[in-house]
Amino acid sequence: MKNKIELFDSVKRDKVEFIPIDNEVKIYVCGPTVYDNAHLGHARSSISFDLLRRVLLANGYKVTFARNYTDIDDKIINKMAQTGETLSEITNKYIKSYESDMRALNILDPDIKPKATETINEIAQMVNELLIKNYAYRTSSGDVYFDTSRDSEYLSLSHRNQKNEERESRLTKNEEEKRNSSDFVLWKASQNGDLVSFDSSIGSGRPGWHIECSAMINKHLAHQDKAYSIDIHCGGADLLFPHHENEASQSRCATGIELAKYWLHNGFVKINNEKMSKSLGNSFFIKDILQKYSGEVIRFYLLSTHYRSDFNFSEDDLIVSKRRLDKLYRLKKRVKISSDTDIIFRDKLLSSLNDDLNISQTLAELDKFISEANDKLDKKIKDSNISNSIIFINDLLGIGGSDEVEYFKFGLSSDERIDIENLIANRIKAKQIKNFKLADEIRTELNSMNIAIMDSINGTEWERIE
RNA sequence: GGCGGCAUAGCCAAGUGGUAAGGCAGAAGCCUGCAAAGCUUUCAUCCCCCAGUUCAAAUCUGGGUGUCGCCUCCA
Repeated sequence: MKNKIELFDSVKRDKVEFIPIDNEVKIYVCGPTVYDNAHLGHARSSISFDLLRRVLLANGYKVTFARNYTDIDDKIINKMAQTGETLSEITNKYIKSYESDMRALNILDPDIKPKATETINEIAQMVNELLIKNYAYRTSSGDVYFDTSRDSEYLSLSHRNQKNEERESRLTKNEEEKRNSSDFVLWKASQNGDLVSFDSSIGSGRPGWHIECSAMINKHLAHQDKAYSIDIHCGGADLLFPHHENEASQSRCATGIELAKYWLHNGFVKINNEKMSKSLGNSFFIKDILQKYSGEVIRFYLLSTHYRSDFNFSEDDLIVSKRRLDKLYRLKKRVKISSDTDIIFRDKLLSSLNDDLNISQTLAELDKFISEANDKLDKKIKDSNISNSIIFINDLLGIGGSDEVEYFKFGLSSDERIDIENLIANRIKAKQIKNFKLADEIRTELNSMNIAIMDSINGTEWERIE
C-alpha cells in the first residue's frame, strides 16, 4: 500500500490524488529549445520536476522520465544564418551546455532524451494520420495546419473561450489560408532557400513546434490501450497555452486517447518582480551564476519556494538560503557517515512532499532535524540515524551529498587555500603563547578575506563566507 | 477585452474553518581567552481593505484595491 500523494492538476485547477495509470509512472517534461544557454527559468523547471521524480521514487514507484530537446526551430535557423554554423553544431553545443548545467544542479538524468530531429518519421506519420482523419489540411504552399474547429475539446485544457481566440488576427503571409485563426502549423513545407528541411512521407519540410512533443510521447512513452497516454505532463506555466493545449488536441485527434492524466506547471522566475525572459533582457544564464555559487547552492535556493509560486530571484536571498544549507553541512562535518534508517524522519520529510510537493514544510522538518541532531551531539547522545538521514535527504532533495569540507571552500584556488591555512597555523601558534592580540589580528585579516573561522577541540575550521 | 495566479512580521516563506510552521536579520543566555559555530529562550493579539456566512475565518461567500502572468516565441 502506497502513501497518498496529491498533486495540483492545472487542467482541473485543483489538488487531486495521484493514481498512476499502471505500475510504472510515465512523466514527460517539455525541455529546452537549444539555441542558447539555459537560464534560471530552465533551472527552476528542471529542479521542480526533478523533485517530483525523486518523491515518486522515494514512495516506491517505478518512474520513466522523458525530457525532450527541441532541436529544430526558427530561432535555431536564425542562429545558423547569423553564425554560419550548421544545425547540429549549434544544437550539440547547447545540448552539451544544458546537460552540464543540469549535472551541476544535481538533476537526475532523464531516462529518455528524445530530439525532434530524431523523431521526423513519427511526426510525419502523426501529421499524415491527422490529414487522413480530416483534422488537418494543406494550404497552397504545402504547409499542413491543424483544424482546431474539428476538435470539440479544444481549449478545454487552458479553459479559454473560442470567441476571444478568434478576435486575434495577427496572420503572417503563409497563414492567410488558415480556416480558423487558432489553427496552428503541424508541418512547414520546404521553400526555396530554406536552410533546413527533412524528407518524409508527407514531403520535404520541417515540423511545427507542438507536434514534436505529441510524436515523441507516442514513440517513447505512450500506453496504447489506456484512457491516457502518460501519467504526468510537466512544463513551465507559459507553456499551458498554446503549447500544451495544441499538443493535447492533436494527440487526442490522432490517437483517440487523452495525452496526459495530470498536467503540472511550474511558476516563473522573476527579476525585480518581472518575468525573466530573453526579450526583457533580464535573464541570467545558469552557467554564469555557477561561476559564483555551487550548483547545489543554486538548487537549494530555487527549491526552497513551492514550485507553483513565482520565484523572485535576488542574490541577497540566495545568500540567506545558503546559510540554511550551510547548517546541514556543518552537521555533516560533525558526524561520520554510516548506515541505518530513521523511519520516522523519513516519513516526515516525505509526507509533506506528498502534498503537492510542499517543500516549505519539508525544509522546516529538515531544520528541526539539524537542530535536534546538533543538540544530541552537544550532549554526546549517540544516534546512529543522523548520518543515514543525511543520505536520505540527498536522495530525496538532491542536497547534502557533496564533501562537507570542500563545500565550504567553493571557488577558492589552491594558492588561496594555502595562504589561509598558513594564517590559521600562525594564529594557533599565537594562541599557544597566549598572544591573543596577534591571534585576533590574524582573525580580522581572515575575515577581511571573507573567511570565517571556528575554534573547536579538534582544531580550527574555516569557511568561505559571502 | 478574455482567462488565471498572488497579497501573511524588517526580509524570504508555510498554513484553506478551530484560534499564526520554518529560515534570515534582531534581543538575552550557555559555551569561548575573545569570537565564530552549536544549543536554549525571545521576536505577527494578527494574516491588503470592506461587508457577509458561522459558536468559530488568514482560511468560506460577495465587493473592492494592488500586483504579476497567459492570450506572439518562451521553463
